[in-house]
Amino acid sequence: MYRTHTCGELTIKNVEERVTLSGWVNKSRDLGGMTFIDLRDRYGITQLVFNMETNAGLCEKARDLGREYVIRVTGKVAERSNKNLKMPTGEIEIIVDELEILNVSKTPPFTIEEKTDGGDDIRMKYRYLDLRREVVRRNLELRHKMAQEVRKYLSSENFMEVETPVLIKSTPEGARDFVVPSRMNQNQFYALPQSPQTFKQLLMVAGFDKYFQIVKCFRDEDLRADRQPEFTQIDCEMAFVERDDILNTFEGLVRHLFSSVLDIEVDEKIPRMPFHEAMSRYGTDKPDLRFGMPLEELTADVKNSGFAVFDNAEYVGAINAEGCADYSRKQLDELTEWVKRPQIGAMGLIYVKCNPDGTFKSSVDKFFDQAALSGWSEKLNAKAGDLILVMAGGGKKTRNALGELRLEMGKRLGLRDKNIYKPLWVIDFPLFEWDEETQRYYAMHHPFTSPMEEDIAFFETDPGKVRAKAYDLVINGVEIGGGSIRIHDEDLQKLMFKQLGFSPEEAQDQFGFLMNAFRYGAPPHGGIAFGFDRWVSLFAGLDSIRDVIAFPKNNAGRDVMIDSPSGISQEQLDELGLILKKGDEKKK
RNA sequence: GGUCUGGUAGUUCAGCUGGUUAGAAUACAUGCCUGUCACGCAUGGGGUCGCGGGUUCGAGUCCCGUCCAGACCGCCA
Repeated sequence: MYRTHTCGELTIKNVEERVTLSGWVNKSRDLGGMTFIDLRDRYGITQLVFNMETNAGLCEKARDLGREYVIRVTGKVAERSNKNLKMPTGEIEIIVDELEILNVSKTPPFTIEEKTDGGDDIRMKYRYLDLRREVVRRNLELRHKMAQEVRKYLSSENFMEVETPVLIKSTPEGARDFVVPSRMNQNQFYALPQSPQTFKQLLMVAGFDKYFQIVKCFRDEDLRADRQPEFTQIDCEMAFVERDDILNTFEGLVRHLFSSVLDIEVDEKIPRMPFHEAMSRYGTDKPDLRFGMPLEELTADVKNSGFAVFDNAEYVGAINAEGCADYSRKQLDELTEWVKRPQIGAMGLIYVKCNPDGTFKSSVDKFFDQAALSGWSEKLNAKAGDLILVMAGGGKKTRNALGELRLEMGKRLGLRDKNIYKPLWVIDFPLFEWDEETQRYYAMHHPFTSPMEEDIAFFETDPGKVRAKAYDLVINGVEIGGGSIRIHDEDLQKLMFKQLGFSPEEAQDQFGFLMNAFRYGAPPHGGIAFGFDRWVSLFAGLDSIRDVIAFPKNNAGRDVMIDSPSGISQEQLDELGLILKKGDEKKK
């Protein structure tokens, strides 16, 4: 038998018991006459003792154990004379009388400790060692727990988990597809799903009126801290529902996860904010509501002052950074540089200090008198000691930049507490989004999203004005999920494809299977999908989803541990009928 | 496609305006040590300063290119 107990469960109650443990040597402390070994497994750490006086041979053997050796020991549980109350098993130790080395280990390239000495690079290369660390393991335990609670809750609500295929069909809209060549159908390709969208809609046509799936999705786009090429969604769909049915149902899931995983009760109803309000008040479609500091528009208030920047601006807006009037020239310059970075792209930053004595000091004193500045401060609810930050320029870009500045000031002022959670539904998204580059409209959500009936009139005349029955769940400024009521009518779906520039033939070719299905009694339906990795990392208080994925990919989409992607043999290429681009042969 | 930051011992980093034998901590090895738990003490080994080129009497340091890693913009229906 390899073990009678794990390394995390023995306590003072087990004293005098004879036990067998197996695990990894976490650390050894050789004091000469006696040697202590910290034995580690998934469940914890238990101290082993070897004594030169009572068992010299075994003690000598224990001295030779290296870090990460795998051993099995048998011995008696004893109460420690020096207890370590920092660890759960710290009151006991094992007086070992049998020791077997199950496997030796090379010295690991970094220390397997909470505060490891290893950087990201080396830890990813040896991810299996990194996963031995308690902090990393705990993230995956949280992930497991959340997946379990999702299944538990949705199953109790009559949702049924159905697996959908991974080898599917490429479609031109949306993100780039990962593509898989077919050996049996030369020159043809499968695509990996960006989401099981069309399949879950077909399941609704099939009458599975409540579906969910915890499912891998794939997008061949550049990575970020919160974006991996393969990621996991909690994908859900319901039939015979309207928007509010969906929001209410999944508000229940949100509540359940907060309660069962974090022990946080979400009391009040999750607030709902229209898209246009989110954009005008927070400069983003995913506002962080842990703090206020809303954007206020000053465009009309600042015209005709002679200050060209304002006079020529399509939009002038401001935020109020409370208590920041004491910012030094250096700090303000630094903030200005911050907003001028290419990532933000603002032209500049204007400030108004609300002095303690009730006067105002601004960077545009030449153009605006105290009365004007006082007017701004009223609009922004600024009081003595506050700092108003103003930006001007194009409407969309400036709101966006102000939104970024708001987040940055929120961070600097410590208003973005990781232990506080503010969920929000953003609703009433536009159906279409204009793309400057290709000079056409794209579906903002996806082409299956239902427009609001009252807006269908604008379909041809003013597509930008059409609102969708779409919604996002945002928590603390992180987009956790999104969905919509779908189109279930063939004619409306055809109109949608037409509006998106598909010819009837293209639409039939790419989505004919869905439109055909709509002819056979498709029920009204809608759904939502949650980014599971993001949700776990949010609950774990982490900024990167890599920390909650067992084997993540790096910035360039590479797995540095298994070294993929990689070339394939000429035989494989021949079988698939693929020819490598010239010059790339060496990459094999 | 772009912007920024970094690459020096197994690992994490320091190394200033170019200057003589490239350091620290930790890890590792050896020895000592009977209550450690970040054990302690002593000794020791360990470097293609990412790679290529250039400037210079002289480059870890400056310049150009390139590769790798990370953050972000574009992109992500």
